[in-house]
Amino acid sequence: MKQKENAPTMKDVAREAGVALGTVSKVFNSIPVGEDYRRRVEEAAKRLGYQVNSYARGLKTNRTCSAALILPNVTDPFFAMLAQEVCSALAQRGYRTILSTTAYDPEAEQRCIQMVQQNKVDGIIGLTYTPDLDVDPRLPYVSIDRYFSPCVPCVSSDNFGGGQLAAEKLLELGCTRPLFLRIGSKVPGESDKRGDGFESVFRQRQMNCISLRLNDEESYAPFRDFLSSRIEGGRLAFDGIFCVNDALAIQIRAMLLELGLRVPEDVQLIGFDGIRRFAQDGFYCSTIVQPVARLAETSVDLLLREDRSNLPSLVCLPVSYAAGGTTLEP
Amino acid sequence: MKQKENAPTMKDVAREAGVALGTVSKVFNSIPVGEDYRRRVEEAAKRLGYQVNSYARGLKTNRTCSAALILPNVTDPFFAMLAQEVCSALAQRGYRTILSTTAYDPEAEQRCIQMVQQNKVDGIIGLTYTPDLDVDPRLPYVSIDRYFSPCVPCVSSDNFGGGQLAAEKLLELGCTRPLFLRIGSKVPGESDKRGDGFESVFRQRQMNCISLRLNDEESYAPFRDFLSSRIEGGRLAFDGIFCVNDALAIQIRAMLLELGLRVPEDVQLIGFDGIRRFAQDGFYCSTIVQPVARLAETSVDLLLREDRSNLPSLVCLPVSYAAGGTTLEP
DNA sequence: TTGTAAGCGTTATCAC
DNA sequence: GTGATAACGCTTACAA
Repeated sequence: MKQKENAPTMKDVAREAGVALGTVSKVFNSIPVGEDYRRRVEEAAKRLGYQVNSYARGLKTNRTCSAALILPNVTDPFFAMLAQEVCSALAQRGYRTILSTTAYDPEAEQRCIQMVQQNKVDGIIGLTYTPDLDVDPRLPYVSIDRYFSPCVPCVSSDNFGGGQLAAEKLLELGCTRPLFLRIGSKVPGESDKRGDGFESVFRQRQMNCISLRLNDEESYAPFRDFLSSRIEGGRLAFDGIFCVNDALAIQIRAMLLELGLRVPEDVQLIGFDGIRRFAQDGFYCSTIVQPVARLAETSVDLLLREDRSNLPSLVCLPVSYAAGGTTLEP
Repeated sequence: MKQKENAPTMKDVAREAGVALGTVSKVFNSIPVGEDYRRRVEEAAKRLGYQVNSYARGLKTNRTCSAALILPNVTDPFFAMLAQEVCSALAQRGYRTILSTTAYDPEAEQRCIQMVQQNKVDGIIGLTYTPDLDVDPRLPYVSIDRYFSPCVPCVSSDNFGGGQLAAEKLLELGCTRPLFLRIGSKVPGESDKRGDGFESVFRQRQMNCISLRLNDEESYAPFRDFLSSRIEGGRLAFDGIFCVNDALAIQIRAMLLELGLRVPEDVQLIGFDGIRRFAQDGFYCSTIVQPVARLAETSVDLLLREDRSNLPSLVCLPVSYAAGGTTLEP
């Protein structure tokens, strides 16, 4: 229980090197020190296998070089990519990642924040579904995909632009009877703009665009009912479907096939996210790809920014389109 | 230097509650204290929004309530599941998870360990590919899927048993011409036993079993060459293939289809791991399912065990078979 | 330049 | 039971 196999401390190093404690500290903080001393300290440290205790250091400096990442889970491919990239981006800056998963549970989300604040991290990057999260304003917080307030920076993909892009692509590919499908949390989030962007393109062209938006629904059944009710003479009322994310697009494709419709010949399908099975694989479906690495880097950038007086409240990053077999590419 | 913005400390709480510092500490450590005092302290703490600083506590107690998890990445579905479960298991015990990803780079792996030791975590759970990792023997370490030495507990699935199970299943399903396919690191690991178990079943029955094992190969091309060279008159020399993991099984299936062979009609295929696209989805292929949650729980158990004098050096957890469309189920 | 000493927020050991 | 007080390992004025 008690790991009293005392690890060497700075004091030990100082004694071993025959210098003062402060000198050792200076060496480990890259503060100029006599070349002779430096070598002696470094050698002594290596001999003893000394490592600075960053908690003791943090206690003194109020910086712990660690940040928390809060996600619903890490198994959904998009969250997995995000975790991966955030973790790398933080590591690149010499920061550790404390990972917390919440399973979409507001209580767990709040508990995470609590826990993490207690742990005196230097900041939090959170992708959460609680609208009124109680987070210490002294602690840097960056939100992904959910806007809280002007003083909490939110990083997201250009969801609106992505929706537009999907619409333009479908138009380009010859679709004239569009449909937007959405399922997800009823808590408003940036991703709601995907449908808005999609619809705006058709509205602008005075084309009709149908939408079906489901909140906190357990199953995809309503989509099936809706779709099958819109089939007449073996022909679907829509020829281009935009799904709020790839997970839904995959389900819808399977559903359409079951209903006797061919994808992409009868209906073209575009998802959102850009998930893959393995990093080297192709996409599951034609999709609007989120720039996950840039999302992560931007979040980390904002989180670790020294000057916190002038932070943007919302940063949108450009998305791109990728064909993935559910559209009729020329 | 002295930020007045600083979070309240025990001293503040003590002053606010009109008690001594030590009393406050006792309250927060569930050490018996007068009911009257306890209430006063708790109220004062709530009023001030006080949270114990666990780094300061850790400095004193040598326990930080956090453990490190080292994985190659968190995007491969199996690693993602593992990360998820380890993170939950640790959280359940009141431990934080520090996540480090290494991209299979031995240097990164060593760097992680270094970093993490510096951070004075209470232990490390690692799935690594460096045979001679240099880890402080004072720090509890649990290895997943790789055996290091008797004093470093290793947790893995019953890989040998899983291989046997795959063989028995294929036999049961009528296969008589088995093949084992493997690709991966040349560093020996527990997962090597999958093929051994598979082969042992056929050896015991004095049946022939062919194996193709690739080390650190970049591409799957050698498999394609091998397979196409074993087709005669449109018929493959094998009717049951066991792949070392699902990722490979998925590739092999695609390859077989391209070669004009039907799965499972002409060739049956079993993978290993039990990965899915989303938690609610089915498996990609028929597979030997690893008990990921139990793997995680066992690792955490072993890591946090108080009495470290009598730890097992290898724990194998039972796997199970699941049909996933690449076998001809009765 | 180098050494010294005063904390950082907690816990733990004592007298009381 | 309560309340000073000494660590814990480190940084950082400040003194030498």
